[in-house]
Amino acid sequence: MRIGELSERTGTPRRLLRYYEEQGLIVADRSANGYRDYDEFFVDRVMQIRGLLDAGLPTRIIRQILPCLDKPRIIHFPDATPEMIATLEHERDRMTERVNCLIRNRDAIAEYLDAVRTDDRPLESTTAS
Amino acid sequence: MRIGELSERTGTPRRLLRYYEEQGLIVADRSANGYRDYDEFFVDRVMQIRGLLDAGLPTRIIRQILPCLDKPRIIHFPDATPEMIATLEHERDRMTERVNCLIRNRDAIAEYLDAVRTDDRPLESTTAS
DNA sequence: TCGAACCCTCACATTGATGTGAAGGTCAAG
DNA sequence: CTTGACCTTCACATCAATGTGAGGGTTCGA
Repeated sequence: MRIGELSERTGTPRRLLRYYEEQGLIVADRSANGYRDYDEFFVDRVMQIRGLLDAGLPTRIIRQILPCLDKPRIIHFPDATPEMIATLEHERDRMTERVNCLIRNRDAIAEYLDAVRTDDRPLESTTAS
Repeated sequence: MRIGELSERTGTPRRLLRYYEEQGLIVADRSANGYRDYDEFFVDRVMQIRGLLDAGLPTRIIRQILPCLDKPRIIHFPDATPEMIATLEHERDRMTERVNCLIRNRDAIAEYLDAVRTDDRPLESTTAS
């Protein structure tokens, strides 16, 4: 598929798809005329990238961890340098911290919403009746 | 405490503490000479802010949700407009998505690390012996 | 063959979170 | 009373992610 379709299917501006490529997050084939040609696979990949970006990871880190997340893992063993391992462990831990922080605050929001709702209901029904 | 101590205790540059104030995330008292004067409470608050920023939330959103997360919740009921509720619900759901994305990818990293480690061990012991 | 709808690269603009430093006030210790 | 370590505001700089548009090529249908 070409960039327009990938853009629509992932809800990502073309500009950003080119940017992700420039950052080394995706590598697109080119057809004869120079147009980018994406495999079906990139729909998921782009969503994954966007999710990680949205969760606060910079492209630099995403570029490092993406190759380790592919399914046929056998290929990726050789390039596992000690520094890479250390980086991954560090990022894994940072992600866990992020998760905890998000859960804590999300639950607080949820709790607040519950409290507001159960408190508002009588008022609402008063107004409604 | 003054800004220097808060900065050290939270690992946050003074510049950013002033920035968070400018963004309405924290409101500091002023002592007679104009210096910012922070309560003990702000140590936790700043950590919370940093965690949320690190998790990808912009200050604009953090400013909206912070007031709902304070303990004496009774005070905050009145200002719960329908739009605010909708915003909070939306953010709560976005945070859940972020959590899921982070967990998915973190677990993939962890799995990769496990795989690499169990595969490397024999080689390491060979080199070590 | 022309126009619409794609695609390309290049480049400058913006926004949010930060870094950095200037110019100056406060205060405690020497 | 001066020096050093704080603090103040203001302003300009940077970086990453993103917006926007110019200038130009490709493809396809009318």
